[in-house]
Amino acid sequence: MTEAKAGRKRSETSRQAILQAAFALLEEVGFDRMSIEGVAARAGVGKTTIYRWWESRGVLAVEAFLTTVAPVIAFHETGSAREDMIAQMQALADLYRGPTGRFVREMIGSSQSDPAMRSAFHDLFLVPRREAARAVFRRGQGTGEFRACADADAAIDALYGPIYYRLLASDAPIDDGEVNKIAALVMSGLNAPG
Amino acid sequence: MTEAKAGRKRSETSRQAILQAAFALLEEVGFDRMSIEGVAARAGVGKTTIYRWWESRGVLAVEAFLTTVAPVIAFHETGSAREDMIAQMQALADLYRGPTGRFVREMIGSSQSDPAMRSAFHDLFLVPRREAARAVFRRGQGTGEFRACADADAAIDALYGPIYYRLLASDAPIDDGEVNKIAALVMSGLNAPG
Amino acid sequence: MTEAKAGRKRSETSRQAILQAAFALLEEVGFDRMSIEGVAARAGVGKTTIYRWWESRGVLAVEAFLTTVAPVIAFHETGSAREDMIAQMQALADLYRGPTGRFVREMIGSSQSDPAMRSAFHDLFLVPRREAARAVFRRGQGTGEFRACADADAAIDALYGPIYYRLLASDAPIDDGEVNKIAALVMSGLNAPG
Amino acid sequence: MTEAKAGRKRSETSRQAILQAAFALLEEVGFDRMSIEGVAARAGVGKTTIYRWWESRGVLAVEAFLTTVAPVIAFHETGSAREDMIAQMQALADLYRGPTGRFVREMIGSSQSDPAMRSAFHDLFLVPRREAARAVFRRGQGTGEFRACADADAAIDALYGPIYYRLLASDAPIDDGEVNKIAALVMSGLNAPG
DNA sequence: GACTAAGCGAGACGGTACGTCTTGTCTTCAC
DNA sequence: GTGAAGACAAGACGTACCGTCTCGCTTAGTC
Repeated sequence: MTEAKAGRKRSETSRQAILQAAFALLEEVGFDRMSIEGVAARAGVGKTTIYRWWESRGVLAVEAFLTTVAPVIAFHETGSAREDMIAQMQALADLYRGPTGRFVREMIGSSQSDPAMRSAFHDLFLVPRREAARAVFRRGQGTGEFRACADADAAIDALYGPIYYRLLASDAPIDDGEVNKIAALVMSGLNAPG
Repeated sequence: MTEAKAGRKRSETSRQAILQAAFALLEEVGFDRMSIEGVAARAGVGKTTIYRWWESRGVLAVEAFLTTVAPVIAFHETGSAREDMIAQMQALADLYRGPTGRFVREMIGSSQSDPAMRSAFHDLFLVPRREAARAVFRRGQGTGEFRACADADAAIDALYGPIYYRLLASDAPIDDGEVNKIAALVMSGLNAPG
Repeated sequence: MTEAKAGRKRSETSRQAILQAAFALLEEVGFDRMSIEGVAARAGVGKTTIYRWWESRGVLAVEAFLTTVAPVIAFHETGSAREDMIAQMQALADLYRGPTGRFVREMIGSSQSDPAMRSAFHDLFLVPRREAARAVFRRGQGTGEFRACADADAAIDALYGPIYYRLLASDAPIDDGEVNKIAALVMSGLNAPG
Repeated sequence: MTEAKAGRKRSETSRQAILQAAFALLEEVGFDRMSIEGVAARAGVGKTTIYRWWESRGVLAVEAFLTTVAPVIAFHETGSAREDMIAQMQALADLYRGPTGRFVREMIGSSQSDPAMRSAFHDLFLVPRREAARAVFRRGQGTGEFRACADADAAIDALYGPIYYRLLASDAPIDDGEVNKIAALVMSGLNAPG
């Protein structure tokens, strides 16, 4: 009601052009060399328009990434929470072995010096996935597949943390076998006692 | 035999001045704003000297970090491998809650766009620590504290991965309680069967 | 019609600051050590602004020189073209014995490796002066003081060439006596016969 | 007699290699971009050796130029001093229309900011030529072809100055016709009176 | 024949400046 | 009052040379 509204409206065309240009550069040269200058030139847009609407280069990149790489990981319920969880881990590892892995690495990497980017990536990308994982985990606790007393966050971190560690810092592979090993190991600690 | 030997020798004085200046900037302004220009000026050194001896800004930063923050985590053997391992995790988490945490975050973060930096950090910082962890783990397997059939890398990743994940991507804390929860969870899957 | 007109206008303030800084450096350290970096710093201006508007360091120097050392050599008509011409030569020689001489030497000297600078100095400094000389010469031909058939350019070069030669290459002086000798010599070949 | 003489002698091989490399660069990239570093590299010589024996880059260039472009202009005596003089001017103009012209332009040009270079070029290149011209002129005065009272330096400057002026500063040509015009003009003022 | 002294190549060093790129801001005109 | 265009101050980039300074080797004399 009380919003002032004089003047020209934000241009949807420009918004889209910017996001597409940003994603294109993200793909072609990586986040590190994706400059605002470059995005503006490629989108046929003034730099001001970018500065006006995005808090930082990093936030723009996150948004461009999310817009284009639709973050949907479809989820199959098989009845077994344990198996759903492993399937989800495999799907994630698989995704990260492809081009998305590079984006995620760059996003998390560059986030370390851009708090706004870190929040954006965390809230918009990581949290939803974690929620999905948490839901499966809770279901498993409900069905008795997982100990009721287990800490969901600790469990999820123990399962997923290694994937991110390998993505970001280690040269160890993240193939199906490795994921299985980790899952088996941790889940044997999560089993409801005999 | 055929070693080249002509020409002036590398200046140890300059080397040290550069590493110290780099570390000082790392502390004061962070890796992101640690410029080679700045290091050179502060060290009283020509930029060429830096470019001559370090492959990239990132590698310089890693070396500066390692030189100054002596990477020794003293290790106490208490008899129980399980308890030694938890103590090591606690020590690491504690270290990462302090200023070193910021360095490590920045190192891993910036590594994502600098492969040489990534190798340097991995080989010189992460690997030695992992070796120490692996040694304890093997000892535990020897004593029967941990299942003999467990995969050491999977186990270590399940224990340490969460710490790095929280450091880099999550807003969850890494306090003693959390570390304990993860350790307990994973180790209950590692226990030699009754 | 199709003139582009978007964007910020060129800053007159910066333009002036640059020219003044350039001239100051020209005076203080000479063209050879007048760096673009130095001009920018002194003018409180980004280097880009200089590169945007001046083709080369040399062209900037020429413009700075011309802007500051107003190129007006007032001309007195005494009735005798011959005497006006000699007066003009004396005035030029006198000017070149002072600080301006150093500028002109440096301009012509550095022009040899900067074609744009050469054109600029030629067109903006030398040509106007030559035009003035040519005008006097023609007047002298009109009044019968100089042979009608004489080639103006050859005559002017014979009169002025020696001054530049001495300025640039010789250690012979360019004082009133010498100028008079040259003028007398050449003009005796220019006299209208009988 | 009293010179100390222990130690190794100056290497003639290096001296020649340096002069040849310098001349080669002079030809290929011009004086402006002939660096001492480049000469040393091309000659397979340490920079120190160059700095030890040559006062400046400019002096080296002059010496390289003189060593290679043998400065001999053979002189024909035809009996007529006047004609010999014109022939000499034509020969010089002709020479300056070729590659030597570029060298001479660059030498005189760069001399403006290197007094040692200026002296070297003046003494070793210009003076000998001027002496030759002076000799012809004096002969002409002896034979009565030129006025006995004429000032040799003024006359020579009036004749040659224009050639250098055109070489260095003007866009007027220096062809046979132009040289003839100047010669005719000046010499008509030098004629012994009827 | 050993000693001493320079000359020499190589190449590291502290610097200065280069010309380019990007940052985030500011200004102008068009819509 | 948004948006494209683009100028602006700032400052880092990585490179090229500068002139100086070790190095260890070679080449002469001089003792």
